[in-house]
Amino acid sequence: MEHTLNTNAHAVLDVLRASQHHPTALEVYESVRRARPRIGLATVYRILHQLTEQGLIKELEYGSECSRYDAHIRRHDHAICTGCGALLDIPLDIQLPGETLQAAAQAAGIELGTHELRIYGLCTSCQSRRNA
Amino acid sequence: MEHTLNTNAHAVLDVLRASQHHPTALEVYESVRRARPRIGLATVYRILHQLTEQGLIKELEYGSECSRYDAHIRRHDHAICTGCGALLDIPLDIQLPGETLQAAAQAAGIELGTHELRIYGLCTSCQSRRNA
DNA sequence: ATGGGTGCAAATCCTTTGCATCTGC
DNA sequence: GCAGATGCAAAGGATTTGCACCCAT
Repeated sequence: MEHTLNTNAHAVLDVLRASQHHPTALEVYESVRRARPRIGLATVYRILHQLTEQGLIKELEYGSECSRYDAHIRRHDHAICTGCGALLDIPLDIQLPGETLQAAAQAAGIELGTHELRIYGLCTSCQSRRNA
Repeated sequence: MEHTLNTNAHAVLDVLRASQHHPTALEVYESVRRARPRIGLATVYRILHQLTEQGLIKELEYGSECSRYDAHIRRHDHAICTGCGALLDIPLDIQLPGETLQAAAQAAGIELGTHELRIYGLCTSCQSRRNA
């Protein structure tokens, strides 16, 4: 499927795959402009949606601010810094018992799909800032 | 502390406490106008922030849409419908092993605060819509 | 020539802010 | 009379949309 992506979409995907963090649409736009200087921000948004629908990337939503995008699509969990808002991957495969998830889904009345654990706390820089 | 809230703030809190779902700021505004017809939307936003800071309510952020507010502040988890976006409480106290949470926090490099489990799937109405 | 993809600018949505007014003390 | 709270309107930031244009087929 991926070979159906056009040049702009490829460039966006490359940027996301090369990125170590989770860039916002604007950050993607700024990066991708190095490869495709004439691309517009609206196109970046259109491509990000398209890639999300195709399951090639994930849109991460947290905080009321802007979305961030992630080419790392295996299920994983996130840590969110309550000081600076940083969104960090948890590089650990956290296995929750299937029956717990099922019970939760049933209690809420939904058909279980995927899940995500979010842990909140202070990142190391915010910890030092606090102690300073 | 709660007796320090003024009339408008009380009215907002009452609306949230009476609500069975998680209203948006606009929905709170529309409800609270029954009790306080002259209140403005900006004031509702200001009060929602104030109540959040005081820990009397929680701001729920999911999706790229608007925030929703919840007077149910005991730690709890959420189910999110991938069909219609509904945000539902999981009426179940899901206990995750402290050591799992600690390990996750440590792996991500944050100091563990709170956590939230989110499960995604189709709510019952979206299930019937799909089967229809 | 035709249709999808694109850039640009305008529009939209949610939220915040500036400011003059009002309120309770 | 003052400090804080408020309403209103305007500003703000992220995202989407309208539309004319362009390109490959």
